[in-house]
Amino acid sequence: MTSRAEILTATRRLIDRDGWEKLTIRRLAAELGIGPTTLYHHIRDKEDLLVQLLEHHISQLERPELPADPRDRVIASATALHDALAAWPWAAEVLTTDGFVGLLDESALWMVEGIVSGADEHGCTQEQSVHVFRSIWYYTVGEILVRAHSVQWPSGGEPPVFRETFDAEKVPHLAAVSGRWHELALRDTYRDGLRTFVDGLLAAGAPGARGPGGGA
Amino acid sequence: MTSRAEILTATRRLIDRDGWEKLTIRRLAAELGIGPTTLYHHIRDKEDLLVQLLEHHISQLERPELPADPRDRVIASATALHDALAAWPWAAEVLTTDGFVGLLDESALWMVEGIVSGADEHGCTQEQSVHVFRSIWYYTVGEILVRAHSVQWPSGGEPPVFRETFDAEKVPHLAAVSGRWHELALRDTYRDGLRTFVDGLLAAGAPGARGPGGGA
DNA sequence: ACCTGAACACCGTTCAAGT
DNA sequence: ACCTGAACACCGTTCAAGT
Repeated sequence: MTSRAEILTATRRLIDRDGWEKLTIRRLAAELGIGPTTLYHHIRDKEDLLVQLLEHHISQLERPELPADPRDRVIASATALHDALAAWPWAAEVLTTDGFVGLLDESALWMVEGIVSGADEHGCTQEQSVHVFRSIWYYTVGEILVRAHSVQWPSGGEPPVFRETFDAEKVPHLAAVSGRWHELALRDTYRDGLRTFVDGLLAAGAPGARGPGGGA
Repeated sequence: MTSRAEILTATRRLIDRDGWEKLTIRRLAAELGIGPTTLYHHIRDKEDLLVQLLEHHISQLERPELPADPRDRVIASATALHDALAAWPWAAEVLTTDGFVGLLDESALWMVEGIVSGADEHGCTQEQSVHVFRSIWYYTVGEILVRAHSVQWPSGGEPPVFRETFDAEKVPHLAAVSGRWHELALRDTYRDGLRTFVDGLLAAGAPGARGPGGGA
C-alpha cells in the first residue's frame, strides 16, 4: 500500500523538517510508519531513492522562456541551474557524487542544452561548448557546496569562517582585509562571477563571433 | 605509546591503501593495533583528526617561488591550490565541509595570500580581491569534487557519465555532441578555464590596470 | 598517564518467513 | 504482491574500570 509518490513526499518532508544529513532509510521508514525492510520493495537502495527524488523535483521545475541571444541564454540557463540547486543543497551533493548529465532525464536537460546551444550558436566548436558547460558546472557546484556548508551557523555561536588575526609579516594582504572578510564572504556574488566567466569563456572560444552590442 | 605522528601516518596509509571512504575510527584503530576507544585519548573526534591530517599535509607542501607579476601570481597560486587538492580529493571534501580559510594555519595561507595580493596589486579593491578569491575557490573546489567522483569507474564496467542517445527534437545540441561528450569530459581543462576566469575577473575588477603585455 | 571492554545509539542491507 | 522481524556487518562516541 506504499506508493512511489508517498515515499517521495515523505522523503522530502523529512529533509525539509530535519535536514538532509538526517535522511536515513530507517528514519524514512518510521516517517512512513513501515518497517525499514519494507522500503526495499519500492527502492533499489538509498542512492536509487536519491536519484528518484532529484528527478522528481527537477521535473517539477518551472521552465522559463530562454533568451534568444546566445550569451544571455547561457547566463539564464546557468542561473536556472544554480537556483534550482541552491534551493536543494542536498541535490548538489547527489549530483557531484553520481555524475550529472548522464543521470537525468530530458526534463532537466533543457538547462544543459541552454548552455551548450548558446555556446554553439555564439560560434564555439563542440570542444569549446563542452568546455564552457563544464567550466560553468564546476563554478556552480562549487559555489553551492561551499555556501551550503558555510551556513551551518545560522544563529548559533561565533561564525568560524575566518579568524581575524593574521601575521601581517607573512600574509599582509590577508591581514589588511581580515576584519572585513566575513562580511564580504557572505555576499552573493554568484551572478557577478558567472557573467564574468561566461563572457571570458565565449570570448576565448570564438573571439570574433560577436562584438559588444552586436546582433546575430 | 601512541604518538600524534604515528596516528597521522597510519591515517594516511589507510587512505592511500583503501580509499578515503574507508577511513573510520575503528579501522584506523585496527591499523594501529589499538582499541577504537584508545584513539579518543589522542584526538577529540573524527573531524579533529581530519583537520590535523589536512594541516600536516599542507604544511609539507613545497612552496614555489611565486611570480612577481600580479596576474601570473594569481594563476600560479590557484594552480598550486588546485594541484594540492587534486592529489588528495578527500581534502577537498574536508574543506568544503569545514570552511577553508578560517581553518588553516599560516603554512597553507600563502596560496590564498598569493591570489588576494595579486588581485590587490593588479588594482582591485578589497571587495573585488575577495570576490576574485572566492570565485576561483568555487571553480577549483567544484572541479576537484566533480572529477574526484567521476573517476570511480577506473576500469570497471560502462562509464555512466553520459548516455549516448538524446532526443534530437528536444535537445538538439546535446544530441549532436553526445557521441563525443565522454571523451571531451575527460579532458583536463582546469588550467584553461582558470586563465579565462582570472583574466575576466581582473579585467572586471580593474579594467585599466594593465594592458595586454603591459608592465607594472 | 595511558589503555581497555562493554555499551549506547545508530547506520544500510539481506533473507527467510509470514499474510 | 506486499510486508515483517531477526540478523549481519558495520558506524562514532562515552564511560567506568583497569595498569
